[in-house]
Amino acid sequence: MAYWLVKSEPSAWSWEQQVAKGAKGEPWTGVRNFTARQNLAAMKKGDLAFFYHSNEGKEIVGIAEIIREAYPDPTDKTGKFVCVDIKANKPLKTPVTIAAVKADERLADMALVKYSRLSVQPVTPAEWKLICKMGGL
DNA sequence: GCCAACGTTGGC
DNA sequence: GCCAACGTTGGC
Repeated sequence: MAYWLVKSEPSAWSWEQQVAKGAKGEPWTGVRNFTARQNLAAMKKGDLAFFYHSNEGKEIVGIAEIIREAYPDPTDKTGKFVCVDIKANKPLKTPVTIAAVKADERLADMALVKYSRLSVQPVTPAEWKLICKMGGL
């Protein structure tokens, strides 16, 4: 099982909206970047992903679960990109901010820090563990 | 609201 | 296939 991090501006799609969808989940569409696409395509059912709020909040707020593996993104007319379905798994007790991630040298190599514009990123097991701990889980 | 970083596009 | 121009993202 792999770990991921997905980003969304809360004004476009927020964790609260994701939670409201419950177990049925929601397609994670709109990715138009090839690196992010590769990551989406590599996701397996049951994988977990941190849900990060960019711009507003700038913090990891919860954990989502992949419930459907990559298929063509219905919002992409060119047919080049894919999406997955995700559902909210559980919230972090305490959101982990980008500032907190940057302040911890063990997280200095995180894609969130190094490739801040990448909207779908892999997370290592060590990073996953540490952030869960920081988030109070 | 600014600006740096960087991915994508298109002309040559 | 290179590279300049352009657009977008996202932290500050």
